[in-house]
Amino acid sequence: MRENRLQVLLWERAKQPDLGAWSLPGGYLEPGETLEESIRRHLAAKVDVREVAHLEQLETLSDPDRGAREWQLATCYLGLVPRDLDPALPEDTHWHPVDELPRMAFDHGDITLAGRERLRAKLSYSNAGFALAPQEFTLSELREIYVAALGHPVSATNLKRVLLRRGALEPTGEVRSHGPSGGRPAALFRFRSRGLEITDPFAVLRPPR
Amino acid sequence: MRENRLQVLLWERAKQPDLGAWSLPGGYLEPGETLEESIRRHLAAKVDVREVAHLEQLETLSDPDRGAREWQLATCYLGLVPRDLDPALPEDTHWHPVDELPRMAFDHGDITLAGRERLRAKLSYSNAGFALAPQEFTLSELREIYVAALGHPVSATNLKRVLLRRGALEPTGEVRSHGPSGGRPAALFRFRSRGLEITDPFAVLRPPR
DNA sequence: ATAGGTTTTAGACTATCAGTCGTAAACCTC
DNA sequence: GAGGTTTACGACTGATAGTCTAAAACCTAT
Repeated sequence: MRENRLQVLLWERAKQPDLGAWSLPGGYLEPGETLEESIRRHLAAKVDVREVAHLEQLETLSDPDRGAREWQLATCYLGLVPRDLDPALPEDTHWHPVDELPRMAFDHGDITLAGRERLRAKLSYSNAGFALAPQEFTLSELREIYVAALGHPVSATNLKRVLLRRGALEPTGEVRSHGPSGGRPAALFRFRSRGLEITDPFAVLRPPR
Repeated sequence: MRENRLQVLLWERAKQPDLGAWSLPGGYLEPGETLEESIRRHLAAKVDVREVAHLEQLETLSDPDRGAREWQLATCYLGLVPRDLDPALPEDTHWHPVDELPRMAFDHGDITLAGRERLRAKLSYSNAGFALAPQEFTLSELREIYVAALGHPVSATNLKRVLLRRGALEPTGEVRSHGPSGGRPAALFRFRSRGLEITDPFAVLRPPR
């Protein structure tokens, strides 16, 4: 979440092929490391993103025609960076709104959309919001995050009720006033857990009591 | 579904390491093929399973210690074979109940359980049942399949109501009597589609009308 | 200080859907 | 035809999501 929109971190290619197109961060797997270790290493080295709140594997692509020979196999990961973190970025790296992508290198546009879809799904049946939201937040702020990520209106009443019943959210007891223009101060909340927890995967045909 | 239980196809290793342990079917990726083409080729060649109703990627494992050097990377797939298909199997290959696994080779036990979990989740928010059920079936038969796959009781009333409302099921108009012991003949149903369709991924916080 | 505007919060009401149960329907065997 | 078995149907209840209204708590301007 940057500037109240869902954004993805991209870097601009300085070499052929696809010079000038924008690319997802990543790199090669080194001997002796796992895929997750590898993507964390590349993120830290290339774009200084060391604090990824959530990282999960998306899919392994294997089309022989998807690029150069050594790129046939690529395992994609979805990583989420909370809204209040602002990692230092090199010159060629920027955040881009997911629904206004620039010219993307190779199949990275498709991969980005796949990541967005995974995020949408996870938000609905897990506490994945913790990985986008700051430590503490008002319900209105959380609602803005869900609206941006889901792409449709979200009722603040329902959001609060659902997340509270799930036990995903808890009030901090504090309130926060907003500068000029007034309004009742909003209660602050935090996510009870900062690890991914599936809350209701089997909404239908759940086991009887 | 075999003998009214959820079973997985395994073959017995005839070589070290893990001689005598049971292993998931699979093999190496050849140059120029995709992962899905590869797993279909290996299934057809090794265990004569040519009719997989549904095949989806599970996860790519990458632990450097998960086996021999050339096995560090393995992409796992979940394949579902309908209950009425009975592929010819070679000597060393058998179906095994998923909740009574034999001694498994390497990490194949964990992979099997991961596949089972994925199946459980998919059954609840998609029409994945079509890949386990025969072409036509009674509601009782379908209920047996769901019970075996989900591992908990399922109400036939709710199953029918939910799948009909989703539009996943349709009555064939036929009925089928069961041999001796009587009982009202059961109406036959079929799945309206034989391709995977996500039916209700965003059960919560769905867009308002 | 008070009035008016703004934002958040809480509760009531309604609609939808899942879980349970009882009863009728349709078949079998004796 | 009686009794047993399985399936089908509908009513009832409970839980949850969507909507709406009013009150609470703050700001600014007069």
